Amino acid sequence: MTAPLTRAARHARIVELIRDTPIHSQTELADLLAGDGIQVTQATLSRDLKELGAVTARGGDGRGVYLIPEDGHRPLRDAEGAPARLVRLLRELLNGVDASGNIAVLRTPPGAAHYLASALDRAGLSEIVGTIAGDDTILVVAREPDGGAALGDRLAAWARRDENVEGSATP
Amino acid sequence: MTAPLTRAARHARIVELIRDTPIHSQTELADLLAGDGIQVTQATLSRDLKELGAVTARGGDGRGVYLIPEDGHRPLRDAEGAPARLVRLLRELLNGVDASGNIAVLRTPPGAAHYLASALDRAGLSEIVGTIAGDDTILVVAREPDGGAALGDRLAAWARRDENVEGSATP
DNA sequence: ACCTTCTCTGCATAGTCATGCGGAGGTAGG
DNA sequence: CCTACCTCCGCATGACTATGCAGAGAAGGT
Repeated sequence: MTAPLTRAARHARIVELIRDTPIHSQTELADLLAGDGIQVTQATLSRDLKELGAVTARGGDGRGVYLIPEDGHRPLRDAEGAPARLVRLLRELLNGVDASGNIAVLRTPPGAAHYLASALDRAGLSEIVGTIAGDDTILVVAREPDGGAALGDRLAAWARRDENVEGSATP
Repeated sequence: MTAPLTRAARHARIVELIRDTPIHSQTELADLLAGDGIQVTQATLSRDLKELGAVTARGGDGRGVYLIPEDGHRPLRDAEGAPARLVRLLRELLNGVDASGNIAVLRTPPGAAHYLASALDRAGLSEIVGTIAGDDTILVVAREPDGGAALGDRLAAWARRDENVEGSATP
């Protein structure tokens, strides 16, 4: 970190501002930050907002409003499941994979965790005992005591390829 | 409605596509629709997405992904309340007001209802017994049996002016 | 101390989205 | 039938956002 204090402080301030004030553009946000003595360009804010997982809601006033998802907010809900669809979703929403013991930890864009977790549940994979989704993190419980890493790898592999859609649940 | 069938069908198809496939741009969506025999321009899709209340999530893959909030999804949660903040939020998020009996019905941009409702709850207005928020609609229960309209008018007035921040709860 | 490597940021620009304007088509009233 | 009015849409353009590139500064290894 080049500017440990500045950067963290800026992010905190951005979150605060977005919560307290409806922000419509990154330029507007830059102006507000400048009022706090924090001088950054729009390009940096674009990166900051991506990192913070800001969401743009299209409102009635015309322009979008930035919002920051916080805890268990899923902007989407599932309807029906299909393994092909799961692969598509994995390819787009799976940001990272880690594992420990029988747990695979999946990272998603903020707010998309429930969405992906729901797709995982409905895919009916026998290796998956269950899932718990936060905002941008999914804990996937594998059936085998040591199966977290393997499961994570498998999902990551699906996320990489655009074929190889196995029928659901082949133990 | 000039094209009652076409337009409604297009909207339905758009929602379907956004749920099943991660869409990154309106142009991409236009291509997919074209595959279904629906030919529209990006401009029309911009209007459609606004109307459908689509939300853009900034993900890890770089570009944003369109999502459509469905039922009780609030992209934000409240932290602390201040009446000045309530007024700001009303100004930006209050799309419309209606009333019936002791109920005031507020309309917000899709997905913002819980956000605004939470702010209303925390504002501690004595006239408000409670709120129930859906996706883009808030039912505010007024204390008086006939107070819905008055409450709605008051909130609408706050949404229009940028001052007049009364201290919380002045019965 | 120097070099390597990493993260972070600004600049400039490509990519994407929103919107004023005008036209097409439909409906209601005269 | 004709006119007035409405909604919807495409076109063109302005507004906004994302990103490749390069430079600055810090951390760690030799």
